[in-house]
Amino acid sequence: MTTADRLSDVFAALADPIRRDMVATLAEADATVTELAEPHDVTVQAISKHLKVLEEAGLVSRTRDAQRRPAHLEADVFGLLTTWLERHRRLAEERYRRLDAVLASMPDDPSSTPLAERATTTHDHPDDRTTP
Amino acid sequence: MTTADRLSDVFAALADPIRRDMVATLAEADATVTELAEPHDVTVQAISKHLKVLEEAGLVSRTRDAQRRPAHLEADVFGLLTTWLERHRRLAEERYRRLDAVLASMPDDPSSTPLAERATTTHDHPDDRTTP
DNA sequence: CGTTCATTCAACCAACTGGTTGAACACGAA
DNA sequence: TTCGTGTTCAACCAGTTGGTTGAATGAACG
Repeated sequence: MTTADRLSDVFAALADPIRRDMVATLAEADATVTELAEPHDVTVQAISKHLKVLEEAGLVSRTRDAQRRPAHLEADVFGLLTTWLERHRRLAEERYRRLDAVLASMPDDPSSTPLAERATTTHDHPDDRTTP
Repeated sequence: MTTADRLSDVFAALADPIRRDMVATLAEADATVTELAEPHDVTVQAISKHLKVLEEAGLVSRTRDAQRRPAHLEADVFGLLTTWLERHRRLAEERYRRLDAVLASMPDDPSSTPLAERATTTHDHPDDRTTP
């Protein structure tokens, strides 16, 4: 699976409030399906499905303890998110700095569009790679 | 709208590879719908819809320039994500440290379950608040 | 004016999601 | 073996999503 696909799965998994709540709970301690279900007024089966989504996104792993199957938060995946986030936050910041510079070095030239200036520039930006 | 809802919208918006790509492009420069559509082989209407999703998630704002409506990346929202991410990464780390401590101060006591130890502890954790 | 370009609206469709109920499976205990 | 508990599988349903085509709107330009 490509990094883009994994990112999609992780973001999608965290787009649901119940699932985010489950992650929050698991950040404090491993927990079973029934334990995770208790605070939410949906059936245990629904929680089981949610857990499967988290599992397939790589956010959670399962162990076995007799008939119980405790879930464990796989915190590594947060790194993936942080990387993506950092990259784009950084880009946006650089963009601001660049724009400020342009504005500063431009007294009043009417031939330059104020916003959306040269949008067709050098953006050959494939995105979603495992950091080049 | 509550913080949880906003988080859901942002995560959902970023769960789509095309939309992530659009964000990547916008991180470098503002761009119009047609410009954003060019690299992807879907119709301009589809991109317009994607842009609306990003807009409603607060990730993008629109300006007007004659018949064009350039999109601008609203980088502030990244802060919301970073906050959530940091909080849970931090929790997970603390959990590891705590667990290590427990394991260290426990020579070999058979009455303690190895993993999933006391899952029914103090987790009154409402989650998704605007940082208390 | 009519044309052309950029964008959006509207209706439609297939696929996916989040939920349900009911049945099945997997263990440990009696 | 039977019973109870925890978990999952299967089928189903309503609502959402991501895409399409076709028509409508908005603004510059001849």
